[in-house]
Amino acid sequence: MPPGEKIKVLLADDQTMIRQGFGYVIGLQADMMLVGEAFDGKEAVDMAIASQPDVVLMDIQMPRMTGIEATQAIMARLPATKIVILTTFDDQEYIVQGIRAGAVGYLLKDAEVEDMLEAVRSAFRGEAVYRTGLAAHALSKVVSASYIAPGAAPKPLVLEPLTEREQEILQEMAYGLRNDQIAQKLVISEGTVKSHVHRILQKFGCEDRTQVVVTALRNGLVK
Amino acid sequence: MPPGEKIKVLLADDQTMIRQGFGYVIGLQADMMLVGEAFDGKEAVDMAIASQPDVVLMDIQMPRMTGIEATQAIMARLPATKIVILTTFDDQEYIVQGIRAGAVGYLLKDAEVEDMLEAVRSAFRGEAVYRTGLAAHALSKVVSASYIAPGAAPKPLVLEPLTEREQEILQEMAYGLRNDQIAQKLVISEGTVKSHVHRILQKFGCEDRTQVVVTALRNGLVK
DNA sequence: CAAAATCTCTATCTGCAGATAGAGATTTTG
DNA sequence: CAAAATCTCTATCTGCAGATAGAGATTTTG
Repeated sequence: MPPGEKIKVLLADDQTMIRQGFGYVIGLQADMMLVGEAFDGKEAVDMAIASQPDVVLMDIQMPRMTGIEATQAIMARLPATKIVILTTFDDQEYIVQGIRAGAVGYLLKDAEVEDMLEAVRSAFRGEAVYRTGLAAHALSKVVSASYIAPGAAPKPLVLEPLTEREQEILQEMAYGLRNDQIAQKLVISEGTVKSHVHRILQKFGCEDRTQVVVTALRNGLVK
Repeated sequence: MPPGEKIKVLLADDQTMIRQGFGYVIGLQADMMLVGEAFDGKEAVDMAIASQPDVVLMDIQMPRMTGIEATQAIMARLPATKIVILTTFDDQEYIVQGIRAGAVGYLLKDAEVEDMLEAVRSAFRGEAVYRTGLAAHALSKVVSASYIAPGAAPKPLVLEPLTEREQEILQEMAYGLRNDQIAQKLVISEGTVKSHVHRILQKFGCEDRTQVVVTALRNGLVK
């Protein structure tokens, strides 16, 4: 990547630790530059408009204006901005809201640094980011486990976003329901459930529902 | 249960909150009596020998002597004692050690009071206790979900203990492996894997591997 | 040491899961 | 408003999962 084409990253988080930690690492990257550090949602919006970042790492819980609101505000003005929600294990309920507000995905705050960096690059490339920190280790096992074939590279942990219906069906799968039970519960045909399940498997890059459910549970994508 | 045949319970935990909370409730039960409250492992052993409890609720993280060591010491002297490990979400790695040391199962500290009481009664009846607090809610969904049939009572969350091999296979299942992959990994035949899986399904009272894996993950029975 | 538990294996059978290949209806988005 | 995405459905086919019923070998336990 030639100079001058660095990925412009804005970091919005009220925790100094996170800002300094992630911010420092971003500054070290050859292909990234930190264009601002905001400590609340309001400031994040102002800085985004001023610096026009490619990617924003956006905390949810912030003073004055939440990350959700800031995401909406930024998307309204700068729709090309890729916003990645930063969450803790506890506020996963806001992830859906964040994505509805226009975020491309989320990242757990205890993510490994390399995960964070790859999330930024994925977001920049226009891919959705559903990547965790906590479960990254467990997940890499699942992934490698399902790809024992020699030479197979570990699959990137990036998903196409699920549609609402797919999310619903994924949740039922994670309750241990069979396809026919899901069909009954959602009042659709079993064939339709199979269609959705098929798409979900594809998006997860998994071979069967057990792998999907494991991945979803370990990544907090379902209750 | 006639008077004089109350379940004698010993409570060992260094947290006063837990001792007082659980201890108080145990004292209220018609079929239980609290024969002691220990605040560390050493005291737990001494009090167990003195009061010969039927059931011990044993914390893992305690001063002077850990719950694991105390469990071993008590089992060596009073092998009929039923010891239930008390854990937090964080020290689940010790559960296996506790069970190897002779505990009949475990209970998460944030368990509902009724769960705790039923754990004590289950343990007293000689049943293994693999019951959580945290995941009880999610699990009850799984259980009820797999038992939509009208009139079906929700299954008690008590498992026969898994053998070592079954635990190993459960772990592989939770990594998303198919039966033939597990067979390859453990160097046994696929048929043998199916035998173990069948037993695991029976012990969990589940209908398929997805339900088992969901239950195991939500209850911290696997990594 | 004998009994019980555990681990292993074989073999057959049914059924659900998932792949594949559309295609129409509805909703969302530019 | 037109295009794209989403949700729904049908239908067929293969294969793995799991049930069932043993049974021998080994290890653990009283």
